[in-house]
Amino acid sequence: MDLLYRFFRQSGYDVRYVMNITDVDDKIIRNAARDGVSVQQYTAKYEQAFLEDSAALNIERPLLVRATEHIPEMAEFIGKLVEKGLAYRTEDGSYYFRIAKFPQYGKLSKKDFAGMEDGARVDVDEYEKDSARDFALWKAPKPGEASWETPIGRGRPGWHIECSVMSMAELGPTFDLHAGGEDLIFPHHENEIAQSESLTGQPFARFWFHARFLLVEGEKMSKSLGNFFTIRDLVLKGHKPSSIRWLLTSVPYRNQLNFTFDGLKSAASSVEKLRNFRFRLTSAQLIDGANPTIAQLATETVDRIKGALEDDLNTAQAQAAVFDMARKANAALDSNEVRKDDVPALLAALEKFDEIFGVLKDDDQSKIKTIVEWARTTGREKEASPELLEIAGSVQLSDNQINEKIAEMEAARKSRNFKASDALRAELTSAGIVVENTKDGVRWKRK
RNA sequence: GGCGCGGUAGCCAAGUGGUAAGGCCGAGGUCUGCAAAACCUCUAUCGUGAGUUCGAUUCUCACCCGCGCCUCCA
Repeated sequence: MDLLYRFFRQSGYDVRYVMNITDVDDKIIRNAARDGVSVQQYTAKYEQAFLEDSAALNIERPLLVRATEHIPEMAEFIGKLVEKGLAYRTEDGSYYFRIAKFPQYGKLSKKDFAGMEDGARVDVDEYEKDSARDFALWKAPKPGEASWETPIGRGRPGWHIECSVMSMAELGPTFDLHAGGEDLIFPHHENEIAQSESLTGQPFARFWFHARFLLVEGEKMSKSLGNFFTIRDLVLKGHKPSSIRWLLTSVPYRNQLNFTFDGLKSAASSVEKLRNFRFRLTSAQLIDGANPTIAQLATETVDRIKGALEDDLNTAQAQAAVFDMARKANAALDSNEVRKDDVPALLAALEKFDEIFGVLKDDDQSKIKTIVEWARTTGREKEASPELLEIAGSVQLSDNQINEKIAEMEAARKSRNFKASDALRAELTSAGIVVENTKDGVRWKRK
């Protein structure tokens, strides 16, 4: 979704990007009670972790809205539904949406409920609902659990109501695009549509964007299988945030991505290749002038990337376009066909690509440091891989110090004192610095 | 059982009615004091069977395998 957002913005749209945070539900209430903290304290911790992981992945921050900050509007919304006869109150003070009043129910998930008998599988009596499919808008308070006092009574919101209320508050009764995971299509989004459209009489979201779930090592991700990882888990294992981001974005959103550790390594190499290319462009010593073939390559690539993303956000093809450019341009650099004036166009094409994919500029170091710091404060430092600690700790060398070392190394190489130069190279390597000797001279980068 | 998605080289993964992008890994080569980077070459009868078609990986049907949803878990 971050890519979609970035792509819309790059295409010239003024995007208002809102993300709902569910900070109250049965599970949260239960767990908060278990931990002896308030709902707010409990959710704040997870929201913080979520935002940190998002930041590590270079995900741009949307406008965040929280369910608990919109309780009065929810009550108002439910009140209106009741007035219109679209919802009803049960004896215990809960409110339910009357699905029978929304004939189009099931249109998003393409489910046909016409032939389904109430009570066939679900116990209708359990919650005094009129129909088994009616869903909760508002739940009556239970002793000792968090609840809010509102005009429709005391209680707490059901799951679906928050999304309708918040999106309408921020975006109006009809908005352009609603995104989410494929698992939310039914019932969550279906219910959002039902309660929203039956109230306003207007379309809720014009388009829906559902991303498929990923597989981890070919299996469904789950805690019980032991293949459930957070971003910080992966980083602690030694994977760069950019590798994770690359892997996640390398498969178009409609397809099921198989997230594997081999894949992460592969992604790291891919990113590295593009970073090397960018580095080479910025440091190459070139002859003045321009080569129309190269200029055309840059233009073609920009067009291909745009075309791929416009085609249902085909990220795989956009990436292929950039690799094609890198390969051709690298070959041209090898054969001295690139001129000085060609470089800006090539860099601009890369830049445009990276505005969407967001993996090239950052060297991951600051993000890794943040996570290592976090691990230190939470006692998880021992989980960190040695390479990681090295990266996190490798900032002691300043650019000047590095340049001095390299100058020394070059002097040693000139006098063919290879033992000395190798020692210096090893020293820099262990500090996370890679030194390359090219025909254009020496250059270095942080690994 | 119902609805939906997918099975493409060692791995990941696009795509098209006219014999298949890209990446990773591997092998060989060029360059190089070493290393790194880069480039070149090599590796796929597109799950199985049948049908439609001049021609199918691409359309249809059947089958096998994997995945998701069908539950007040968000």
